[in-house]
Amino acid sequence: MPELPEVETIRLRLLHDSAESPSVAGRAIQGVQVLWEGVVDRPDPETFQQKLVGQEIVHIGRRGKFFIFELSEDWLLIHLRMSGDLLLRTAVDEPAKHDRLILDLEGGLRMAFNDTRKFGRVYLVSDPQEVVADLGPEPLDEGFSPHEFYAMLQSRSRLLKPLLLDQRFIAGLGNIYVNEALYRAKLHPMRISDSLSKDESTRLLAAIREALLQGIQHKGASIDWVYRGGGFQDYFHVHDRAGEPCPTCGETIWRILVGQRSTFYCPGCQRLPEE
DNA sequence: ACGAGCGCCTGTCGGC
DNA sequence: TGCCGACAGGCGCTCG
Repeated sequence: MPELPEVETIRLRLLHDSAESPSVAGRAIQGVQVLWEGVVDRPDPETFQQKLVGQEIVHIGRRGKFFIFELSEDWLLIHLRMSGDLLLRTAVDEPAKHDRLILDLEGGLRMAFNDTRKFGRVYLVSDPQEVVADLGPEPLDEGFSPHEFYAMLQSRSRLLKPLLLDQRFIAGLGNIYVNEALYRAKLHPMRISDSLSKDESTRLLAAIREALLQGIQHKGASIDWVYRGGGFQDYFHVHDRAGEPCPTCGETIWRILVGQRSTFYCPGCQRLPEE
């Protein structure tokens, strides 16, 4: 489940303390099962397992689409990529299909990294910057200003859609939220970044934040055959809605390919300026 | 500094 | 019914 709102939703769920779903924070890791070795990016799977056992989960943070588990000694970073999920189970459960990593925690709780497509990775490091140093700004960071965003857009000459998907430019956006943000900003996905006016740039940042916050509010999106509880898909304006009428102007929503990714937009609301 | 093409995986869906 | 291609919330690589 991979974009910022989905990662944030899972993070809050793992930290939230309730009767049916107790928090993982403050619990020691008592056992580690690497069910598919490819899931461990670093160090090697044996060292990963040995170093992890005995450490306590102090807190879970987030940077872009990465979970950042603060442990008593090291840092565990997790990226879900396309199909990953972090699930809480009880320790007596049998591993489920596509479970790649299982952490058995103090108190009979178990956290499973389930990932159908095997794209997801975990990293055990002494400094999170080893993994996330190149990420762009956090879009929801209040210190990230429209002025700064405008300067960033001006400094590049790229199509908006692939630029916003580039995690080194801005962190946390994926295909759904870029499609939704560009629609809300009324900007064509193939606009060139340094052609945006200051107003358009300010509108775009506001639209990015609006889409992300709506996503978080609805506990993420559940598209796909894997239902994960979120409801943002019911509030998509253009994503996955090719052929349907635009909620604003009634024109038919189009699907095109930009940078090899499905791109949904309204040809009425999101116009390219005349040549 | 760009975008295009492709690989990594498993699964679903629609067309024939 | 089966087969086959397109496609899926991501990202890293090479190439021109």
